[in-house]
Amino acid sequence: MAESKQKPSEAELEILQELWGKPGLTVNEIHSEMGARKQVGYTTTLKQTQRMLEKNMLSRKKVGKVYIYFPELDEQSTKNNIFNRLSETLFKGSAKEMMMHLLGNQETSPEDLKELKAWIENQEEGGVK
Amino acid sequence: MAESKQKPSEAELEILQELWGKPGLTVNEIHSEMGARKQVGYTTTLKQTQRMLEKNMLSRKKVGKVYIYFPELDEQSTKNNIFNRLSETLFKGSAKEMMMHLLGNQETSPEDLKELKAWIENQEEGGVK
DNA sequence: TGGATTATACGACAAATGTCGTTTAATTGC
DNA sequence: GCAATTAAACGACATTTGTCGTATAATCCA
Repeated sequence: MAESKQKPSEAELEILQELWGKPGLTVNEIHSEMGARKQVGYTTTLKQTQRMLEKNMLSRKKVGKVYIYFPELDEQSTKNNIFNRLSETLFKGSAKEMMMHLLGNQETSPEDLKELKAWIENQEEGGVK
Repeated sequence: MAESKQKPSEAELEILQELWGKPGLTVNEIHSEMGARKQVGYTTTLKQTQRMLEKNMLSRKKVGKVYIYFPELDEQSTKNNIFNRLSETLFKGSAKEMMMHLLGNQETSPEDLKELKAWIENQEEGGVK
């Protein structure tokens, strides 16, 4: 699993997203699954997976007559990289400030806040160190 | 202030970041301020501001012999857009999940967690909604 | 007053991105 | 066997990005 400095583009992330959720999909499946949200031609998705293969963001295995794909980028670190870069660019590197922004955002409902608080509390007690 | 669907690129965000912090900088100042983190030629920064001007991401005013620039994209909504898109792409649209990821991230120190919890609590009581 | 300095304006480029259409190779049901 | 369907491979393009170098215009100063 490559942990490189690779910076997947938006379209690439969508594909990775599918594969992280269900490793071993065919291009067709990836395309369909995304179809709901993303609406592009099949060859477009195919081309993307092809490029990602070259960049080693994906790997594939031939099963019967088709190829099934696997993500070669680690989900956690990839996401972390993205947020780190973002916090760097938009919040002078302060993860906390970024968080505050997120929390103040309308997308976070009161229920979510409650759950998050619970999560933090849980984290604190269980938090060994 | 345009609130459009514009999606500033990374380099553009860096410039916006400077101008959100201090509206009315000259290209030279923007360039110097960024210089610390970003290391590119002056004309590169100049070109970026020029393009951003065309895209109406910035506006400028002539003061004496030089131009000073102002951000034309709202800071809050621009950041929100970015996160919304990200949560959409990487967390099936769940802001909460995105948050959890962030919180579980090594970038968030125990102190930050404590502060965040306090912030949430404060939010809850005052949260008239 | 003419050269040095400064702020801009322009135009170029290579690489990366997002999208497809067209071909070719297999596979499969009649 | 052969036409229809499915998967893959390629090659093209228009844009967008990130980076500069060069050319101009406006100032300043020795």
